[in-house]
Amino acid sequence: MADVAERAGVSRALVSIVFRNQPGASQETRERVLRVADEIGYRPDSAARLLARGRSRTLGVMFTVHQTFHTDLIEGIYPEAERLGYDVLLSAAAQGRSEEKAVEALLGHRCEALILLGPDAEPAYLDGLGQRAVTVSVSRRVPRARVDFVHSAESKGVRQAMDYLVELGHRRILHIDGGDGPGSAERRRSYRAAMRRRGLDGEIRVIPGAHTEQSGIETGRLLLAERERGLPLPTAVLAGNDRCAMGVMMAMTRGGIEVPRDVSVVGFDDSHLSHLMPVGLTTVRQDAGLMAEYAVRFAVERLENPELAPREAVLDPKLVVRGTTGPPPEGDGPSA
Amino acid sequence: MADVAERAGVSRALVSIVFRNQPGASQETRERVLRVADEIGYRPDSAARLLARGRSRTLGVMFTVHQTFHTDLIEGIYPEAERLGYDVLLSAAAQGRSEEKAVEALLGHRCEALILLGPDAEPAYLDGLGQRAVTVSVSRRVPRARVDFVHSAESKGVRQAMDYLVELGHRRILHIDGGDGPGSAERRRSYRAAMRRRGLDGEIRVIPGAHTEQSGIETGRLLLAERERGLPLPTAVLAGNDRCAMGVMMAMTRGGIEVPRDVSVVGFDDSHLSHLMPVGLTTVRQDAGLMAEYAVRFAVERLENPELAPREAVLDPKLVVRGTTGPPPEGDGPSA
DNA sequence: TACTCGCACTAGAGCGCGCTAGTAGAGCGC
DNA sequence: GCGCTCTACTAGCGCGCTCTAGTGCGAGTA
Repeated sequence: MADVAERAGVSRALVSIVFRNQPGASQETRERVLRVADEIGYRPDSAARLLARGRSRTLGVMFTVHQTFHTDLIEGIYPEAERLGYDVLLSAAAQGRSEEKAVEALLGHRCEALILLGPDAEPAYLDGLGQRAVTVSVSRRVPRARVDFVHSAESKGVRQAMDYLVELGHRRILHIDGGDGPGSAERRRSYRAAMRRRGLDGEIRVIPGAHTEQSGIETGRLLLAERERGLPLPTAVLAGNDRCAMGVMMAMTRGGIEVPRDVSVVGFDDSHLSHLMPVGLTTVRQDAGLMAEYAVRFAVERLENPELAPREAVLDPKLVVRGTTGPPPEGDGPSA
Repeated sequence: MADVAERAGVSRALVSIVFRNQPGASQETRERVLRVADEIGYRPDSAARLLARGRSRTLGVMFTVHQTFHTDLIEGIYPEAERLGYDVLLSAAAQGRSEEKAVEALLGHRCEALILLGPDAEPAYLDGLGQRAVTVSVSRRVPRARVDFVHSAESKGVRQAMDYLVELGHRRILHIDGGDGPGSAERRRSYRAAMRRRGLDGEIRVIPGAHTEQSGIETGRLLLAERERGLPLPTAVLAGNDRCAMGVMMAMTRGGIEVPRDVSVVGFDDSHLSHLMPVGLTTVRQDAGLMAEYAVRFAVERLENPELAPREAVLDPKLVVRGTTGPPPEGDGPSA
């Protein structure tokens, strides 16, 4: 920077003004400074800038590698952040890299706000984060924490899916839940409520699971084993999310169960994965772009007005019917 | 930091020593400093640290959102970087966010090295990056650039897949290429060579594509249209990568073509996606963990010894046979 | 002429650390 | 007693930038 200043025959302060696009420099000088900078390959050092400014204007995004829905969200976060003049830093949680580690990294880089995609951490920890930085939780609700919250109206989505299945004639509808994954508790509750509302109390069955393919695969194997022992299959499976739906389909198909002929499968998320199955996955769509937009806006608005109380955005999901659902097999219909 | 020093009754320098885990402080003092820091919630500011140290010890990773293989790589990058004492910053290219933008962000944060996952940029640009920072390109080879390079022996992988298909009896083997995506040129060449070697010159057919599901879907539609017009289907498809394989399977299955009964499909990558299909995808496995390890090691070693010439690691891929391949349909076999 | 005002620009402190050069004191041999 | 070394610690500069409080100057006004 000093080099640029010297070569352009101005002070360092003026170079700073030019690079920050602030008033206080003539057009002529601006051009000269920029030209010189370009010549010697100068670019502002964001670390020093950050240090001096006291503000980083950086949003930290924590996501989980392999959660396809998260990449959908990330794609939406960048443009909105850029529009509002913020930088984005990504940090992934993965096998061997805990969420906390990922978050610490973001905090260490002085992110002003944290956007956590489907955090699995405990409410107390999240509340603690909320004290230290503006925090937005996407998909996971954290009651009584100083944290903004963006999610879908899980219950509405589940209800749509259940109504659709029941009207197709399904009665033995199984739910693989997402364990303590984001949104799972609500989805589980809504499944139970829908079953009861339809007078299917006796058919309620929840298999503990997770938001992974593995969990779907395990459930699929369980069902195959049950069939061996002569137990009836469910006619429909409501999976905790798309990945889980994939897993259960894979296991069942390998065991000779055909989807949707023998069993219908419904996912949740509408991650880009769902379009890609040879037979598109029927699923409950969450609008990733819109969720991302809300998350960024919540963060930025709280940053620029710290008095603001944490807010909550609840978006309406929508059932998308594709190829993995159909009427139940003969003899398993409503007439049975 | 000054607060910590004061409260612990030591100088700032000593706090610095403790946090850098350097010799020069007694055990007793260390504990006291750490305890005090914990109490008042102090954490070192990586921006200031970076600025003072002159070195950031940070690796910047550029990846493409939705490229499932990239997330496999990222998962491998973190532990290796941590082991070597380096920080990792992620920056995604996406719809509306070019690779260059993603890279500039990393550079602006003073990443010392860039690890580019399957960059699509031009060789000249990459060479330019190579001058500015230690750069490692994963999957894409950049001849005559000051860039390290980690990739698979594409030709070996393609050869294995082709040998396997031909031995199953396939002759009409179609290749959907990856356009100018990483590794595509070599895969295309190897496909052609393998066909010729097997005396199948007349059957060579390359459909221009890309490393996306969309490209597979389009090819699938093309094939369906051809079948309408009475043209024979290929008996096997060698896709540019797993995502493309997914796409072509999806389109064909919807059009009533069954995999592998009517057409066999082989992918490339063995991204975690491939296990998840109801019928596992036969594919050429690239060892993401090992590739990640090499990429990080190359970067760090060049960082610590700048004299080092750029190197190249070529890893052996391996055909993984799953459920999407089988013998060609009756009448299309070798006897035909 | 004397003044105010606005514009283009500058001096210099300070952001939170790392690091070099140094000091104080304890322990040791002679 | 002296000088020596070793450990535990400190003072203070500098990293590359931003920002506040200025300076100097020409144009406009009384």
